[in-house]
Amino acid sequence: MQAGVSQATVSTFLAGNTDLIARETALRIKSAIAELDYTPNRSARTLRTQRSMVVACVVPDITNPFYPALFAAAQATLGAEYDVVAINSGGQRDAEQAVIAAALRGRYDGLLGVFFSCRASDFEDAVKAGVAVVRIEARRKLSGDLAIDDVFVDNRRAARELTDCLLSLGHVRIEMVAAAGGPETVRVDGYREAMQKAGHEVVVHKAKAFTAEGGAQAIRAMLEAGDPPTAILAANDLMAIGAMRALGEAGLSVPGDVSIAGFDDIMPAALAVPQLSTVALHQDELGARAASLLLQRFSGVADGAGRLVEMPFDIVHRASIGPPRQMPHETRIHQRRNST
Amino acid sequence: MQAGVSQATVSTFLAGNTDLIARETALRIKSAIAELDYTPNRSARTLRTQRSMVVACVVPDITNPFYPALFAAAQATLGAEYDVVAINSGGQRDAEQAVIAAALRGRYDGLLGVFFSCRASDFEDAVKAGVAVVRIEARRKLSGDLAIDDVFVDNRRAARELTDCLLSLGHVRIEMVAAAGGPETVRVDGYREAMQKAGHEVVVHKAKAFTAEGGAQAIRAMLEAGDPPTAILAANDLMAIGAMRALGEAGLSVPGDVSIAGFDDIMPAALAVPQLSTVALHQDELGARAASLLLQRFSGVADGAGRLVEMPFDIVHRASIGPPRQMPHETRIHQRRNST
DNA sequence: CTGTTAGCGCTTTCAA
DNA sequence: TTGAAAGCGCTAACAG
Repeated sequence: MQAGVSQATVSTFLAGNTDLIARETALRIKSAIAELDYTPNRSARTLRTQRSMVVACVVPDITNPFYPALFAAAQATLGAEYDVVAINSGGQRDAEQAVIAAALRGRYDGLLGVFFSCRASDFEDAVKAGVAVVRIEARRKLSGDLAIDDVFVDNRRAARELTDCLLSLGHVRIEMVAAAGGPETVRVDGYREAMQKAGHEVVVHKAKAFTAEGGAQAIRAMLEAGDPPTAILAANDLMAIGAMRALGEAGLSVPGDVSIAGFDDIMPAALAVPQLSTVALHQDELGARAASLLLQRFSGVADGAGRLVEMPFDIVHRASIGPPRQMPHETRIHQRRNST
Repeated sequence: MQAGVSQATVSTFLAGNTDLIARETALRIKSAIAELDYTPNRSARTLRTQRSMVVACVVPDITNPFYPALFAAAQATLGAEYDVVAINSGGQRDAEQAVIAAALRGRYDGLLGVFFSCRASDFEDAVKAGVAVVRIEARRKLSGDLAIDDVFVDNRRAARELTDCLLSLGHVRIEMVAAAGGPETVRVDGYREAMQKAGHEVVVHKAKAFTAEGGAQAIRAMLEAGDPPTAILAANDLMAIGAMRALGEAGLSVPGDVSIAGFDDIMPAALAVPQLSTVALHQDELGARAASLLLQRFSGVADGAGRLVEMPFDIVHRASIGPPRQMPHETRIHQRRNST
């Protein structure tokens, strides 16, 4: 080496074990590194250490505005040393499994993301082989004894509170729009709980997909079927926005004729007219927290059983909801009193 | 090896040089691979071949809805063999340079993306070292003799056509809202050309950023300053949506009082009320095309000087634009005739 | 404190 | 048509 020092010593220096190295030698190495603009070769290091320094961020659909924020935050938290690969799973089981298998083969040191189709047991081999896994979930989940960390938001409670919010405005006929294959079950559960507690009828409209078009179609079908409710709760913001559009096309005003609320607080929710009431899940904080759990696993700070981290949500009250038009005056006043 | 064959032979087999291998041996290798579920080790291969099989997709801001579609398409085109790392540059020069430097050191085989701050010369070392580079641009650009491929959409012409579209509706006072540091220059140029050709006054309002809030602020300032124009052209959709909001808050209707058009055709543009007229740049096709150019470089199919690929745009005519209210009746009829 | 040595798992000559 | 051998650049164990 240029510094008149062996490879191994440089390696020790780079590893930060500076106390094992003579002050003078360290200085010589340092200046040689600066002079040569030396950077250790990643693949050689990976081959030797069996650590790829690559993390896969698995999301169902990166074009859904919910996920880029999550991804960006995770990436920022992991820092420049780690490469973060975004994987579009489409929520498909085979795609999710493929990523897990790749990690098992050493391609990824860690897995972070939203796994709609894989269960804890699917991660078993990878986790036992030392792959760090952090899932982002819609509810508290038991990962058995596997070392899988979960970051979750209590979506059921969020849905309950959002429904309560609508109830407290005086709505009685509140109906939900949901598609299958995502975080909808817990959200529907929360809605159902709140409605049943209040003694009102539970009505869930099935949509084809978690998209604006899915929401719009469901609403059109609902309108054809007859008398619309005074409030609609959509399983996510995209569907809510589609629903708003369909109502507008049918000549109904929001929130005058129908109140609408969604879920996720994605950017278009704030840009919609009227602005959409929703539940903020703070995707950036989810991503950052998940990434920091991953880093703790990498550094060995954490190594026991899986951890469970609950993250807060916020009900975002915006212009798309209001009291029902048909409501008797006295009741409205009554409600006001209750809510103050 | 399990197949009673040497490492080297397996490597030859895997490389696809099947004609160099005895039929029987090939079969034995194949079944051994299947049985062992063998996959060659990436880092060993990378170390040996100096190809990382990783591509960096550089975008200014992955949370801007324009980019995820680009990213996803590029990723899909590159296929599962390549890992695609999304890099948020923030449009910052140092971030862009850091990625280039990393590629030069062998971390990335290829670079694909939108480089707001780096010029062709910044890529020189990397390109000469064999890194494949495909840029996505807003105009035809000369990359000198460097082997840099460009995929571009003629944004200037797009802006001109969009302005013409507004002019043909009868607008005379059309003003633009733009921020600095992005693709705004060519878009402003196109607007200016169209206006000057029509003999109308060119007015450009400066916004702070390419965001909805940036657009809203600029419009508020404009309204305070006095009489608003009958049409506004925003440098991108986010700003246009912000502008729509600001106008709404000021009690002006779109398109009744003011027509608005944007640029990019991001998802929220179609979800806005009224739906936003804009220019579709087809980000998915941009990403796919860029990725395929990259693959051609990788495979050696292409190796000469940089290629220039022009991609089409489409004017998307939606409800946010209409004829100016104050327009004399006869003129409107006249316009109708012209446009038929 | 520092250097020597032995691989990590692959591809690539070159020889048989 | 196949195998032996070298080595990509690094780290970890051990010896000095």
